[in-house]
Amino acid sequence: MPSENVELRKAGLKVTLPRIKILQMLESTADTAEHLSAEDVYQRLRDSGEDVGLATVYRVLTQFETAGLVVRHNFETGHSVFELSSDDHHDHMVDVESNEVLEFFDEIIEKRQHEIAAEHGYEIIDHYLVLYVRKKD
Amino acid sequence: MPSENVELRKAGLKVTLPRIKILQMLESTADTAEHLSAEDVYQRLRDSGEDVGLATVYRVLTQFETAGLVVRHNFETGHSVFELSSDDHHDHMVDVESNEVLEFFDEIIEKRQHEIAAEHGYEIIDHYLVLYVRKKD
DNA sequence: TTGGTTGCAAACAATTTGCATAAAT
DNA sequence: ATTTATGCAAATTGTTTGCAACCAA
Repeated sequence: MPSENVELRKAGLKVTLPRIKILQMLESTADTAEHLSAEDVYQRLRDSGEDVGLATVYRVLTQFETAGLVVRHNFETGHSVFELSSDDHHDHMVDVESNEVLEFFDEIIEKRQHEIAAEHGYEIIDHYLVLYVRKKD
Repeated sequence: MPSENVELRKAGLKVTLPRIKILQMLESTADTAEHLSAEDVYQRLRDSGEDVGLATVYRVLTQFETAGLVVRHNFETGHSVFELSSDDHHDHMVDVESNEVLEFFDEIIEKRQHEIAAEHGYEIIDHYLVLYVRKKD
């Protein structure tokens, strides 16, 4: 039995074709750091012959988010994008011209964040860093 | 003549009542780290007896953004929030228990961000960093 | 006067929801 | 058989636009 099914069961969701397909779609882009919108997922599924509704894609992605399976980002693009949640943390760089999303991780920044919080008597629970960038000419 | 009028003139915008009121509204919240949505601005203006349209608020805020008077953020919730642009940049630290917002600025992080972008062939247009924190005990 | 500006209503885009049908357990 | 999920269409939310009336220069 494919591992997707286990993930779904653990999340308390019935194992249905749309959910499996959507999960696979996200997994297939996990390595390329490609961030898909609901519309993207919908189009790609239809292109590969699946008969799903856009509403279902939205519903399922939201359920996945609630279950902690995916993370939803609301970058400055006007629509949400989704990525499979992974345990290794990273930040994002958004190319405002192409809407491409790159991931990065920087020790120095991570360390400074903790130092800054500590200086104010706080500890960091979570953080969110996005760089909006443009190709240098 | 109030200074708002000069700002508007410089931006090539006629000095009208809605524009003055909206600008004042933003100025009144400039010291607190409060970010207002278009709807917020609209409601507050109506509450203080002004007869403006929501569409006007959107239009004026967009004009202010184009003129560089305000900055529009599209984070978290899916609706935009606006703040007067100030020349001194800062990031935010949110106390998740009290919901308090602190502002901070860190040279080291700023510098690293530019280096990271440059390493990938990009230049930074904007960035967004929020630390979610809790009081250390 | 006259061209920019407004408020309203209608148009839009992204996302959500109601409901009758269909599929999973 | 029962419960949950689906697809569709209609509803909602946040935002933009067309237009006739209006106001600052």
